[in-house]
Order: sequence, then C-alpha cells, then structure tokens
Amino acid sequence: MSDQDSSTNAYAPAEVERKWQARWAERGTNTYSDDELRRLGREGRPFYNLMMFPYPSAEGLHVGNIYAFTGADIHGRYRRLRGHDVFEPIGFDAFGIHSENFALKTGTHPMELIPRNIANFTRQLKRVGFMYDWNHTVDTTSPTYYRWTQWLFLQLYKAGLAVKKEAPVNWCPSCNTVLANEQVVGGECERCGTPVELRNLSQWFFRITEYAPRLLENLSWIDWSETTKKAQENWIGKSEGAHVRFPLDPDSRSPDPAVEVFTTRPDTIYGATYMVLAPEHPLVEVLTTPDRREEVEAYRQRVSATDLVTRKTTDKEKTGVFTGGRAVNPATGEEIPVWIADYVLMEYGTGAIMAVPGHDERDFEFARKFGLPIRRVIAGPGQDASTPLEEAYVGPGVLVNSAGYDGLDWQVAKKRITADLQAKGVAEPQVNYRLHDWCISRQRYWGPPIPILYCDTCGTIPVPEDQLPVVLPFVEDYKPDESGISPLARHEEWYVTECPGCGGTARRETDVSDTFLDSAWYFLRYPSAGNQALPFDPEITRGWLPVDTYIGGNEHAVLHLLYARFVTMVLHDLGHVSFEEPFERFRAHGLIIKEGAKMSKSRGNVVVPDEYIDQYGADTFRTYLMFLGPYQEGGDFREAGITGPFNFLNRLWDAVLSAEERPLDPAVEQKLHATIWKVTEEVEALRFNTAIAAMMEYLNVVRAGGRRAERAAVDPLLLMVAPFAPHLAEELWERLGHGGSIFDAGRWPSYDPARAVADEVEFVVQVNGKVRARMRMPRGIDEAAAREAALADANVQRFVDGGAVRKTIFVPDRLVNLVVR
RNA sequence: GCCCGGGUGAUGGAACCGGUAGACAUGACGGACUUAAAAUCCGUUGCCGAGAGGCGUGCGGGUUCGAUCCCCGCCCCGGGCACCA
Repeated sequence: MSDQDSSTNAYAPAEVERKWQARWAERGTNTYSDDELRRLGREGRPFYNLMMFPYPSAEGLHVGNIYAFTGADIHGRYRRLRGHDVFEPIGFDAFGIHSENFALKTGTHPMELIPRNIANFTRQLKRVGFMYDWNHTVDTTSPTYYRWTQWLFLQLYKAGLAVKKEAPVNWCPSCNTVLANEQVVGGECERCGTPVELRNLSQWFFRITEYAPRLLENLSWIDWSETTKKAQENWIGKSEGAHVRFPLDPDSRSPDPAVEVFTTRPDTIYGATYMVLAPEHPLVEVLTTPDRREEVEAYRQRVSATDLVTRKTTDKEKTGVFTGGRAVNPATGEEIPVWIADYVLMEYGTGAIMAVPGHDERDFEFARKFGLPIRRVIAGPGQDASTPLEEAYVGPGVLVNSAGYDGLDWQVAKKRITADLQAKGVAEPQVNYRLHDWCISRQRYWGPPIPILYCDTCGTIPVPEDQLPVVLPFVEDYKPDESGISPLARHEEWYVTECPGCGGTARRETDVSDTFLDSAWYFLRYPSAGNQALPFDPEITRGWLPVDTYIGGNEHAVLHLLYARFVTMVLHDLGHVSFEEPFERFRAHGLIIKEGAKMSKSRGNVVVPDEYIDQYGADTFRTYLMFLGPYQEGGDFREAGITGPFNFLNRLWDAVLSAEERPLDPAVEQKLHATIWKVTEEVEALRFNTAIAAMMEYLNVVRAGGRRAERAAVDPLLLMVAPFAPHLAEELWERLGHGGSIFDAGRWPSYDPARAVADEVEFVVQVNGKVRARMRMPRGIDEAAAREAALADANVQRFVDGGAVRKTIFVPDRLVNLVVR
C-alpha cells in the first residue's frame, strides 16, 4: 500500500505518457472512420486543422518539426475543447531529390529507406502526443496516393494547362537535374549549393502564369499571415505599364516588323535614346549588319557560355555590342541604335527594352560606358530641363524635353502617352508578372512518372485514367547521369508499352514530376485517404474543406502555398471542388534556434528531441517549446529553460492531487476568471508563451505561501493546460474522478468578465507626467474623487509645490496626471 | 538596392488602443526545512544613490500632460526578393 502511495503521488511523466498513448491508440481518440467523417461533416462543427506534412528524413523528427506540430496540435486540441469535431491528420512527403540523394549516398534503395523512415517518424510523433487521425494518413510515394497525383496531371493536361515546351532551364550539374526557378537560391542549387547552369530541354510546364491575376487578387481577402501574403505578392510580381512597338523600317513607318518592348515608364519614352535586346532574341539575326556580325556572334557565344549566376549578378560591369541595326522611337520619330546586352533577359517581358538612360540606373551605366546619349525627360523638385544628370533620376516629377507633354505630371503622362501611342496603333497598356510557368519535369527516379505516352502514329497521348497508376518500377540503377535524361529512360522493359490509341508501340514519358506537385493537393486527400475509386470523396470534401487553419513554416510561403492555391483554383474551375482557396486561415510559425544560432548539423548544435522527452516527458517538452517565445516568431532553445515548465507541471500535479473541497477564496476566484479570459484570448491568437505565463501566474496565486488549492480552482486550470500537456491533463482528470477523456468536446472553461476584476485598483498618480505616487482606490472612482485623493498625498503635494493644477488627465481605473507647469 | 520582421535587465522574453517598463521563467544571491543533497517554500535581483531622487526599451531629433508604442533621420541583426525593364 505504501509503495503504491508513492507511485501515485509523484509525477512520473514516462509512466503517465505511456499509459495515455496506449489508451488513445486503443480508444481511437480523434481517429475517425469514413462514415464518421461523413456524419460529422454534416453536423456543422467540423474543424480541419492542418499542418505541413514532413519529409521523413533518415535523421528522424527534428525539433523544428515538433515545434511546428506542437503549436498546431494545441490549436486543434483547443478547438476540440471548444466543442468542434477536429480532423487533424499527418502524412509524409516522401518523394523527391532529398530522399533520393540520401539513398544514393548511403546505398540504400529509396523503396527500402522510406518505409523505414516513415515507421521511425510515426513512432516519434506518437511519443509527443499529437492527436493525429492515424486512419487518414498519406504517403506520397504510395501508388494509392500518386495514382491521383497522376490523375491531377491529366486534368491539367486536358484543360490545356499542362504543356510541353522547349525552354532554357536551370540545370544542377551536381544533382544532374532540372531545378525550378524557385529551387535556385542565389544562382545556386537549393540542395547542394552548386552553381546552376543553363540548358535547353523539352519539359512539362503548368501554366500557372494564367492564374497570376487571381492568385494575386485573392490575397486581399484570405486570412493569412501578412508576411506570407507579402512574399506571395512579391513573387507574383505585378508590373503595370505598356507594350510598345519600335518599327524597324524608317521609311514605311510600318509597325511591323518591330522591336517590341514592355515598359513601366511610358512617360519617359522621349528619353529612349537606344534599345537593347537580349542576346538570345530572335530579331538579332534580322538586325545585325554584315560589318557587325562577327562581333555580335562572338558576344552571343560568350553569353551563352556564361552560367546564370554570373549573368544575373548586378554588380558586374555592363557589357554589350551594337548590332548595326536601328529602330524608330514611335514618340519622337527618331532612329535609335539597337544593341544587345546580357543585362536584358529573354525570360522577362519581351526580351527587349527601350533604354532610358536618364531615368534608369542600368541604362545610365550602360550609356555612360558606351557613350550613348543621355537625355533628361523628367524634372524632379528643383530641377528643370537643363539640370545635368550625374546619375539616373528615378524619382517623381514633371515631363521635360517631351514635346507636347512638357509640364505634365509623370503619372498623368504615363496614361496619356500610352493612350496616344495606342491611337497610333503602336502601343497598348499591359500588365506583366514576374511569375514563371511551373516546370514540373524532373529527370530523376524518385517521383511519380508523368502519365504521358508518345506514339509515332498518335503523337502525345495521356495515359487513360483507368490505367493509372503508372507505377514507378523498382530499379537498381536509379542514379542520374550527366546525359540529362531520366534514369527510367535506361529501362526499355518499362517505357516501351502499347499505345492505347492505335495499339501500336508507344514510349512512356520517362521524366517524373516535381515533389511540389505531390504536396500541392495532399490536404484534399487526407479525409478521403482510403478511397480507391476517387481522389477525394465529394461528400466528405464538402463537409470538411476548405481547411480551417493551416499552420506551417514561412520557408514555404512562396512555392508550396502558391502551388497548392493554383491547383485548387484549377480544380475549382474544372468543377471538382466548390472553393477556390484551399486554406481559409494560414499562420506561419517562427523558427527555433539554439543559443542565438541556427541549428545545423555542421554547427553540431542540433537538439535531439528524444533526449529531452526521456528526461522530462513530452508534456514538459511541448510546454517548454511553446514557452520559448511567440509562436509566430520562433524562439531560442536553451537547456536551462526547460526546468521552468517542468517545475510548473510538477507544481500543478501536486496542487491538483492535494486540492481540497472548500469555497473559492474571493481573490482566487477573481484571478481564475481573469486567467480564463487571458488564456482564451492568447490561445485563440496562437500566443502560447503568454498563455503559459498566465497559467503559471494563476498557479502561483492558488498556491501562494504553499496553501492547499481549492478543488474548484484546479479543475478549470487542468482544462486550460490540457492542450499543452495532454497526458498529464488526462491522468489528473481521471484521478479527480471525472469519467472519459478530458478532451471530450465542449469543456473549455468560461469566464465572467465582471468577476475577472478586483474591487480595488492601483492608481498611478503623475505630476507633469512623472509617477509620484501609487494608491489603491475603489474601481470605477470618478475623476473628481481620484483627483482629490491624489492631491491629498504628501509626496504629490511636494511636487505640485503650491502651483496651480492647470490640467488633469484622467484614465479610468488607471491614472491621474496633474499638469502643473 | 527593394520588401518584410526585429533591437527591452545577466538570459529567454512581457507590456491592451499612446497611460505603472521589465509580467512569466531561467540564472544569481540570501533565508527556512534537511546530517547532507535534491525537491519544496520565503525573500532580493535594471543602473546610479545611504535616502530623497535621478537615469533607463539601438542612436539623434520631433509630436504629446505622458512615447518601448506615433512621426522624421540614422545604425545594427535576421529573413525574403533582386540587372524584372
């Protein structure tokens, strides 16, 4: 009996957690059947709580993952306590170059490696106590999943949104693969840091640029973290301006052929003294005069040999050559020289520019170097038509040296000049986006094969939907080589197949698709995860989607989130789903660092979660992570700090088990209501650190001087702690004699605002804005009374010093400020 | 260069809408309990000063009765974008 006493009274996290994890697994807390999902979806309280699914690395779950998931799990558990039916799934984003490279390095086949990693991740996730629905999980590498990824590709293909085109692509010579623009960081491969080269390859693209206007517009109403919206906005990169044609033939003045440009500054067209084409521009052939041909060719050669890194650096000196050709400035009628230079990029706008050296820094630098004319056409404040240009003037102003437009405000001139040129048939207003089409082809092994066939007779044909999935075969030699061709292209037995059109021989597409395609729709799959007949069950989807809250890292602010939005919009337009935005609310969490520095293997400061969970338990670890700092800003992990939350949970344990039945002390009652109020607001806003602080403060009041807690003081506290420390909360809830799980819906405590405040408040008395006294006064005291009480104070009198009080500032229940001066 | 964040005690971080700067926690110091340690509990802890008081939220100005908060001009740190015409 006595040894049982000690085991029941001391907080033993390992034991408690083991018990409740087993209990949850057995009772299926928050684990639904498909029928339940259907029913709950109809009942009006569904809450889809989504977090970004992890890539199951061989190293196991990272603290960063746990940090992200813990905040999201607290949010989900809180919603559940509020009475929602919460669907909280997790899955694995297991395709992609990351896994493949690791597999190559260690000599383990990805088909062997990934299941092992997933098993390890699952074990770790269960240890932390997340309330995932393990009945609805996804693994993107399972044919039952990627069958539908391929289906998705086919829907885009049929809608004309998946097209194959020859394009210069970013090529990583180390990974031997094409990279999306988004995967090029500072001109280097995102994964391995190798400088990226340029190659021309025939690739599958999704025409996301068609959706640029809507992707941008919807940002105005979706409830997302501002930083994330801003990142998307910048990425889409809308520019408004004009498309202008500069005719080549000076005699006919015919608008065709012409050098076509996009400009955001049509107001400066009178200052366009030359033009520049990208070296790859098709018109270079036409424009180059015989005497210039040699020089032009040499320059083009040099540029094509240059990698993208060097080409796109802004700090190198401008280079370029004159083609010998000329075009006509449609505004001035002047003939101006046409140059080529690598600072003009083929992939943006029309691949050609009108150069306005007076008002563009790049053009200015170029004109200076090559002695081209620089003309002022905008006069800023204090400037006029003859003010010399020491550097490009890019600010606002009025037009000068611009014939009939002189004196016009630049903004007005933009519209007027565009309209006038439009009337002449040489220009029209145009909006440009810097967003590029999404290249989804990967010349790699570890991805879903793109479901396309090539037949000599029938041409390019999609794999019929009833023949999906196109299964990725197990092959031993999956290592990419420098040929730029997919490893699958070495397997004739796989790629040679029957053409569904003519019955002849067809060849399969041997490229696989980008991992970002797998993750662009996984949230649609979760609730229908077991469905063999459909990618997503219409009824379940109607009940549960769009996602209520999506929580994830800002590193995916641009790519993943943009692609997911795009795919959802397409599915909406094709009639597959009723909503066009997948995530109603998105919140980015911060990054967790270690003692001021980013955690990394090379620094050797990676926190291994298991050690801390072993030592303190998952509940303490969860609470500590959330206590580190504001969830949306991240925090600094330091070993010493974990004892704070650990002590808190210990004190709570003791307080609950030693609590006695007796009426609440009035001070405790007031603090209780104030705490419920505060914690509710903070948890609602994902400010978990201050929520925890409020609970600690409350417990300090409840146990002030080591007094025993009232039973009624601890029950609500337990409910508030539950999302943070679920195992401990369940255990104590049970020990207190409550039946069932503490997470059974609808138990979040409520508060009475009237009882959350004390009868007396501490007033601050200021004289000339400086605090001179503090005094207790009854709540709701009026200005006159407060002022009288303040003036009665000796120290206040000393500072008033017989002077007349000229003005009194009164903030109810807070302060009185006597202005004497 | 542009766009976002951010800069507060020894440390992580609080502070509603312009109204007591430093909640909560760590660390440190002192005390109680203990043979001792751990745990627990109590107290102190921004700086200067015996005190009264003065000074304090990256720096310099401003607005205000009152500024961590708003405005102007800078510095520094983190992240994103970047010859995008």
